[in-house]
Amino acid sequence: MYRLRRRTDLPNWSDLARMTIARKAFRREGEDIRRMELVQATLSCIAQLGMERTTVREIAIKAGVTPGLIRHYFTSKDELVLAAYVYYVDQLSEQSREAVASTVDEPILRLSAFITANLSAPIVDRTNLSLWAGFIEAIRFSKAMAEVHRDGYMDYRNDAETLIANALKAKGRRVSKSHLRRHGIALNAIIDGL
Amino acid sequence: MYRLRRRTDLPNWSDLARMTIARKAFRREGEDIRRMELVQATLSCIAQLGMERTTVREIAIKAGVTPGLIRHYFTSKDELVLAAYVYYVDQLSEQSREAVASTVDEPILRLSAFITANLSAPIVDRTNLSLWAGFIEAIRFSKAMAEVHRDGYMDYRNDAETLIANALKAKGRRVSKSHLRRHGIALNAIIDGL
DNA sequence: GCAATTATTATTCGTTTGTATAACAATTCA
DNA sequence: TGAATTGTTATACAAACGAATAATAATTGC
Repeated sequence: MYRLRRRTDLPNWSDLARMTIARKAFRREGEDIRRMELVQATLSCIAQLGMERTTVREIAIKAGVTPGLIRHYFTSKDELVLAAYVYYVDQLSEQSREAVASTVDEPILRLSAFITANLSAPIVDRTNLSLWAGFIEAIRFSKAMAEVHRDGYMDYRNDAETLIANALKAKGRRVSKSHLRRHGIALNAIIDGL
Repeated sequence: MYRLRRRTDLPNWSDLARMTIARKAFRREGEDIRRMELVQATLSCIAQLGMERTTVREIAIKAGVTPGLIRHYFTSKDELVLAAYVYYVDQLSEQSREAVASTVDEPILRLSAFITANLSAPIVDRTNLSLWAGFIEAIRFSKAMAEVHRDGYMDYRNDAETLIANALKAKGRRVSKSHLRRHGIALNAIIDGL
């Protein structure tokens, strides 16, 4: 609780000048922690409410802070949404690579693990599908987001191509680079479709 | 041009009371035509600007009318967007069926025509992809739009299943209903992915 | 333990949004 | 031809939005 002090805030009735008004309690966090909290609150909002209803105020509520704080860490809402998208893409590719890395070192099993991981939880679940739906339109209208998307897609395809190449090699088959590229694109298309 | 008359609008200076202000010229259209114009302007906006920036005012500009008119034909913006989505879905399925119907009556060629049509223009082009991206999130938050989407998807899958069944029959192969259903779903997934 | 710094809350601002209402004008019908 | 109807424009409005600024309090460094 704190006492009203500012002159401009004083109501006309002098009695009210003594009124106390609750001020939000808060904890002070390190910069990295706060930024991460805000990013995750943003993702949570987009997944739950959709991009259109993801407002600065809503994100602040979800993060347990006041809207003004967001501007202290991000110069605009667009920048926050971009940071959230970067985090989302990184998380997906990290999970995909983890799934492969935690599989025994055998080319075909690894390719299989890659495909399975990209078709099941946690990569494909309600939340991530909602996020995908929320972001997909924004990518069209933001150069920065389109770039992040493109980079993520290329990394993804490269991973797929490497795994396919190793699997084919293990089977004793040789394959040209252009074939590999086509296989990578096809695999991605099928996984995306499902 | 018309003369200012309303008292509340009169500026303080009496001279201005004689000022003439341009009033937008307009043509009177039949109800069906206007509704269609508004629906198409809405689709045009969503494709060009995305769902988020598709405002009542922007739609009105695109349709060459004033925002108020929209409320004369649709009780809310949501209703207009829903009508636009219905039109969009109908158009897609109509084009798909046309492509099949205009092919010689041979089961395998027809299935082939169906697949080709759903992977190339005019069903798959920039505009329709943009519309798809714009609508996909709205479907999650509108019961009515989700229903339209579900119905459209079921019609689409039924068409696919019928074509697949005929193609298999022509090859002299029998197939169970559940297999057919699975084939229909798989075909849809692959087409969507590509 | 006090002054400076800055993370955080509180408040304000100008704009845009969807919608409601009022004014106007083209058409219809007697 | 003129009064009623209604399609259309013009205006108004309250709420919500992103952003900016002001006030406050926790932390830091001396």
